[in-house]
Amino acid sequence: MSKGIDTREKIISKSAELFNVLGYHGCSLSDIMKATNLKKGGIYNHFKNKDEIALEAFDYSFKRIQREFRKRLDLDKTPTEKLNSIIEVYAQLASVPGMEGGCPIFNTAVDASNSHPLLKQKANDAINSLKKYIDIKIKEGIASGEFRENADQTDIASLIIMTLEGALIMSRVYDHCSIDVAVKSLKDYLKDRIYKN
Amino acid sequence: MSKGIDTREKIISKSAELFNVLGYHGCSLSDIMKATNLKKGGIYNHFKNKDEIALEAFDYSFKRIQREFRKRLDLDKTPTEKLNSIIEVYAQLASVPGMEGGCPIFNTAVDASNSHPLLKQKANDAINSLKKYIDIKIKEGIASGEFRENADQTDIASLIIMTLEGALIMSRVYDHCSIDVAVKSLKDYLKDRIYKN
DNA sequence: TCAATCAGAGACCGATCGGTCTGTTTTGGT
DNA sequence: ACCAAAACAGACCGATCGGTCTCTGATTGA
Repeated sequence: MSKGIDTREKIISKSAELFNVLGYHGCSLSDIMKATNLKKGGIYNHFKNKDEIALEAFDYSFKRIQREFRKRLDLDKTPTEKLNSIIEVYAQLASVPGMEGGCPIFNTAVDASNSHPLLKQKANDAINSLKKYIDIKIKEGIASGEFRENADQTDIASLIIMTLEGALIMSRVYDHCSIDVAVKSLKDYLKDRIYKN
Repeated sequence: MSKGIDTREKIISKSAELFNVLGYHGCSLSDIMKATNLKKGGIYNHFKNKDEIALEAFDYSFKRIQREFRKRLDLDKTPTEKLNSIIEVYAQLASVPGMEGGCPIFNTAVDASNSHPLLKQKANDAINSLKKYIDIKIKEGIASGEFRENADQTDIASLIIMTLEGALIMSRVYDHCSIDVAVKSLKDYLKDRIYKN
């Protein structure tokens, strides 16, 4: 009974990796077959089509991202530490095993937004979820008195996401250490505009 | 003699549009055939393969971007105005006719960086060129005494690029006005750290 | 105007795509 | 140890992929 579950999970995790590197259209079933050491029958015994694999692979990847954030932020005590950790986890996303292609959310946004409405919707939801997650941390900081009550506080989460995502994609092709620039800039931004002291 | 040239340019411009929306792997020759109202023979009379089309389409798109910048910045007089224009042209890239997919450079970076070394190289070069372009404007501002001489001035160009690119991609799937957030943040950044008064 | 050249249509090609189905092997509960 | 059920292999399918080639119709310079 458990053999099938293991195989299914292997297909999802390996596919998630492939989709993130090659893109939805760039990753074929034979790519997945090679990566999983399975033949067609072994794959389609668990999934009804490629779409289903891609959708589940996205969910898998997004859950991994969420786990990375939670794992790190659970060690933090203050909102300041948590906000700092968000930036650093983000910055090292591409170093997480199996996420070599960068952030699956934005990769999916580019790759499938105009050809795959379900994936686009999932990417949208994921960004929204991430934004709310960061928003909550900021609100906690305000409630605890650590952060200033700023007018544009609703934009901070968006800014963090887009800056780091931009940097992650830039580093896919550009040799220089874009991520460090993004991290430094965001930390300065928070220091100047969010933290009280 | 000129008929062929017109056709060739039509193939490139239409393909550039398609590649930018669908991605390299998501755009097939039959897509190009439909968009150009040509059959295979009409296409392959001008190009030896799909790769050649994609490479020329990238060059075409990048030149369009450069033209957008120059067109706007030629109207400006001071470095402050120019830096401001860079941000605004960037922010409205996806509104330029034929660039509905967002910035071709970063789209290409995501789409082809792991499967198409030549396109990856072109994307790298384009980012570098863009960065140098912005660097020059900053240096001009410093020379003219308008900008402060900051230690991290080399990172400003990178920051502008990655922030706006991140916002552009985010707006591909995310409903909210990400671009405005990026623009506002960058303008604040420049006001705080670059402009003298 | 007419021939030489160029542009384009479209049949054709092998490879590969995603997907189905049947038959064989493996597995796990009894 | 046995057997039903689950897991998997792999042949097979039509569609489409990128690409070639031949032949015709259009263009153009002399």
